Amino acid sequence: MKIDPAKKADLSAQIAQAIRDAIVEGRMIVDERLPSEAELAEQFDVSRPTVREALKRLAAQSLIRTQRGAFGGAFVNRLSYEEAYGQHVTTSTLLLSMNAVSFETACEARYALERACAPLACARRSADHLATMRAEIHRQAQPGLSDESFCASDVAFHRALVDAAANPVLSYQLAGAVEAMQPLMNMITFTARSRETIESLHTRIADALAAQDEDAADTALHELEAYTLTLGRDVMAARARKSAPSSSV
Amino acid sequence: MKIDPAKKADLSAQIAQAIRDAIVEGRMIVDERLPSEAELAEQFDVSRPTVREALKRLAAQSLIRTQRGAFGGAFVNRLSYEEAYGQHVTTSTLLLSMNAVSFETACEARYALERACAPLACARRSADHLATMRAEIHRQAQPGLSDESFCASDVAFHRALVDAAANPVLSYQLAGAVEAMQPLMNMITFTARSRETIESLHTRIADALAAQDEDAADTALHELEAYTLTLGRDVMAARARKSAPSSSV
DNA sequence: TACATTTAAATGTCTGACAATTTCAGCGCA
DNA sequence: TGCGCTGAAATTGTCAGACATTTAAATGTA
Repeated sequence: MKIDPAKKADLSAQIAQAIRDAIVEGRMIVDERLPSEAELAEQFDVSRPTVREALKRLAAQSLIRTQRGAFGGAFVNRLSYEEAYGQHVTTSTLLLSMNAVSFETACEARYALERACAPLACARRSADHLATMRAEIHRQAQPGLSDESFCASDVAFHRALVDAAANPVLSYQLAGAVEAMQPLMNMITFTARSRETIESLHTRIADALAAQDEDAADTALHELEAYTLTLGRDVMAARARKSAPSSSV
Repeated sequence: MKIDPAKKADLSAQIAQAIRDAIVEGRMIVDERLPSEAELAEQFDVSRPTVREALKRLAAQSLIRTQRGAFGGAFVNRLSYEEAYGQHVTTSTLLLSMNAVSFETACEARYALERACAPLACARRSADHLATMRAEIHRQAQPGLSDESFCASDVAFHRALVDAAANPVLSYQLAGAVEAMQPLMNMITFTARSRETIESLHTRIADALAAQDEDAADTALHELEAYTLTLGRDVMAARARKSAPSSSV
C-alpha cells in the first residue's frame, strides 16, 4: 500500500486510491484503524494536509470514519445500508436531473424494476408491509393533500412494495431508483380525477399482494405504468404549448 | 448558501454539505464555476485548507471537478453514467462484502432484476448486443479459461443482456448489481460439467432474445438462477465441511 | 498576422503552530 | 482498598503564511 508512483494525478487522489484499494481488496478489515495522519504523511512522504485531503475523500464515500482524541484516528467503516442508500439516491437523482433523462425512460425503468420484485413481495409480504401500503393509500385519498405530499406518499407506498420482497439487496437497488424519480414525478400536477385512478390502482396492487396473486400484481403495475406515462406526457405537452404558443397557432 | 451554523460537525463537512445542497437543488448548474478557494474561505470565514477539504469531499463524489491555472477553479460536474456507474459498483461491492449478504439473497436480487429487463431486451435487442452475447458464449466454451476469466465473461454476457433493454437508467442500476456480485461468483469453482450447463443456458437466453420470445427468456433465466444457486450452495457446503470436519464425523 | 514571452490567477503542496477532544495513568483522599 | 479527580499524551481539527506549478490571457515582437 505504500506504493505511490509519481503519476500525473494529485497526490491526495493517489493516496486516497491506494487506501481505497486496500479496503476494497480486503487488505484492511472493518473497524481496523489506519495509521495516524502524521504516520501516513511519513509513509507516503507528503505533508499532513495532503494526507487529510485524501482521508476526506474517503470519508465522503463513507469508506472511513474519524474519531478525535487519544486512541482516535481513522477507521475502516462498515458501510451500512442506510449510508449506501443515501449515496445511491443522491447519485441517481443527480444523474437523472443532469442528463436529461426522459420521463418515459425513467418511468419504464422504475416499473420494470418494481415488477421484478412483485412476485417475491407476493410470496413474502408481511402484515406490516400491507398495513403501510393501506395507510399510504388512505393518506393519498385525503382532499387537502399537496402534490408534493401526494408524491411523497406515493414513494412510501412503492417503497413498502419493494421492502415486502424481503431482499435487502433488492431494496437497496430499487428504493434508490424509486426515490430518485420523485423530482420528476413532482412536476406532475395531480388532479382529483387522476388521484382517484392512482388510488384505485394502488388498492388493486395491495389486494393482489394480500391475495398473493402474482398475475394481478403484474397487471396492476403495468396499468399504473401506462397511466403514469399518460399523466407525464400530458404535463410535458402542456408545458411545450405554454413555452412555444406560436407554433401551435 | 453562505449559511454556516455553528453545529457540532466538522467545518469542512458543513461546507461540503452546503455546496452539495446548492448543486442538488439546482441553485448551481452544470459547468458553473464555484468561487475560488480563497473567496470561499472568506465567504465561510474559514481557512483555505478547510475549504479544500470540503472541495475534496465533493470531488470524491464527482460533484465537482477542478482545473488548475488561470481561469481554472472548481466547476459543477455533469455526472456521467460512467462515473455514476463506477461509484455504484464500488459501493455495492463493499456493501455485499461487508454485510455478510448471503449468496442466496444476492443471487435472487440479481436474477429478479435481470428478468425485469428481459422483456424490454426481447423487444429492442440490436444485432450488436446479440453478437456480444454470442461472442461471450463462445469464449466461455474455451477449455483453458480460468475461473476468473469465466466469471468476467459471464458478467460481460449479462451486461449485454441488460444493455439490450436500451434503457440507460436500467443499465446503470442493474449493471452495478451484476458486477458487484462478481467477487461472490468468483468463489465458485466451475467444473467442465457446470460450464457446459451454463453455456447451454446462455445459448437459450441468446436464442430467446433473437426470437423475441419473452417467455423462453424468462424460463431460461429462472433455470439459470436455480442452477447458479445450486453451484453456490455446493461450494458453501464444501467450505463448511472443510472448516469444521469434526462435526461431520 | 503569427509567434514567443510575460503575467496573473488559480490550484497543489509544504511548514509550523495552536485548539479541541478523548483516553488513560497516576495521584490524592477517604 | 477503592474511588474520583487531574493532568499528560495522542490525535484530529483548524489556522496562517508561504512557495511551487499550471494554465490561459495579455502583451510584445518580427
